[in-house]
Amino acid sequence: MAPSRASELAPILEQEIVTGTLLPGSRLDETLLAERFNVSRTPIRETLARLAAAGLVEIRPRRGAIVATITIKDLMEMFEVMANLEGMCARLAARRITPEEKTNLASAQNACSALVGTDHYDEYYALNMTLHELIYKASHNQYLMKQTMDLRMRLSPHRRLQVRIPGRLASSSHEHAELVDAIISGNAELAERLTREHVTIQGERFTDFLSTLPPHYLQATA
Amino acid sequence: MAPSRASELAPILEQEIVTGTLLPGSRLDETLLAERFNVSRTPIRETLARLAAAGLVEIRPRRGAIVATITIKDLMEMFEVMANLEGMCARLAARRITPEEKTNLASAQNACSALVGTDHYDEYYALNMTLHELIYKASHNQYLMKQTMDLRMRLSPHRRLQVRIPGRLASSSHEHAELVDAIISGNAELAERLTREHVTIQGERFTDFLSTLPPHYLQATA
DNA sequence: AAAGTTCATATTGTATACAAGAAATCATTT
DNA sequence: AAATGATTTCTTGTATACAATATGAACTTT
Repeated sequence: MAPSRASELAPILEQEIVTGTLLPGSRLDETLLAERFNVSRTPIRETLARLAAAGLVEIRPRRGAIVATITIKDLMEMFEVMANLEGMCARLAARRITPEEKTNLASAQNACSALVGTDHYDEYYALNMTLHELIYKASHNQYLMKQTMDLRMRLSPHRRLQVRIPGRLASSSHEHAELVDAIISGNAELAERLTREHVTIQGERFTDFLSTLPPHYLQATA
Repeated sequence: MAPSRASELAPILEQEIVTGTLLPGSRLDETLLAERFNVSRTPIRETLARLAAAGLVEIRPRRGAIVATITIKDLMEMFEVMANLEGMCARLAARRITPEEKTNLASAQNACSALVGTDHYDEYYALNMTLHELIYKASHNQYLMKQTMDLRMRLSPHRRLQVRIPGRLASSSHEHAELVDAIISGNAELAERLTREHVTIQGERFTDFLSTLPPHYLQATA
């Protein structure tokens, strides 16, 4: 296809937002971006509109665009949905996974667990991502896969808020092992339950509590 | 806020796509749209970009925009996710619904069942929608609610394809009654399971559904 | 000196002009 | 007459110019 400049720019900005190079709340000046990419403001505006629709950018009428900010409440809600989507992936994967996919999943799991006890956190994170994506794929529902990965992307700018709990890596790996077993053995209900528990932060009860709080308790995160 | 023309136009086109005034595959000529709304092509392009990001419009590089077409595979996958999202709404609603919301839900259910046996199909459809939205709201997860309603909107251009099976209205109403009971009595697991079964198109209904599809749904994935 | 108002500046939103690529038409050839 | 190729026309993609609104600074007023 003939790639327009706007469609080339979107992934670049998206990446910078997702990786945290551009922090939530940063102003996205159209003129500056236009100069930086050596294009006019027109494709920049199209790009920003796309990112806004994806939820990564916030466009305030007549007041310019900023990297999307989020409240704690939003974040909790999105994690809750994330747990459910990943749970659905796991459940469907348990029922639909092919023999070849089983092999790939098992080896990804082995590679992951081999890193437990080491200090290769970044590598573990990457492998962890691969493992999860293999599960998404094994659901054999491309729409579901896309939605799940989109939400993951949208959450990623805020992941640094997550606490690094000591020993979390080891227990996470153990949970993965259980989950992979459940999927490979075709236990759909168990796979779903394990995933929900695995992804959910501090238990759903905490979200229950938050959801009952008046809005003004939870203002925007810087 | 000071509404830009583009942000005014998006809902209009969205509505026409959702209601089927603009059918899937229809070309969306920028110049024609610009003349129709008495604006230049610039805001039209922004509008189309937004709708494309929402999945309602398909922009083919250098070849213009059309109302999004969908394959049967896409449709099945989206319905599968829809069943899961609504199931999640029901589960959370069962745990978080307030007394006031219980009252509203019960009366909506009564209004709905009162129409069974009559020929007020459109009215039933509207009330049915209200009932479902009340459940979404009772989940007390606004992000989930938005995602669910977005997907519903995206599916709606294709909803008229659904079969009008004789007696379906009555059995649908019975399922609603069970579901509402489950939510009001706080049975989260049951509410989720009932909803999944309610939304999922399965068995003979699915075959009926397939048989009504126009040929263009059967094309290979674009 | 502080607060409010007014004016200047900068940035967004829209229109128009121009460039590049795709589709359609017409002519030419077999 | 059919098919292929070139030319023309139309549509999209980008740039630039202009209009409208918000932000910030300076000045006046109390």
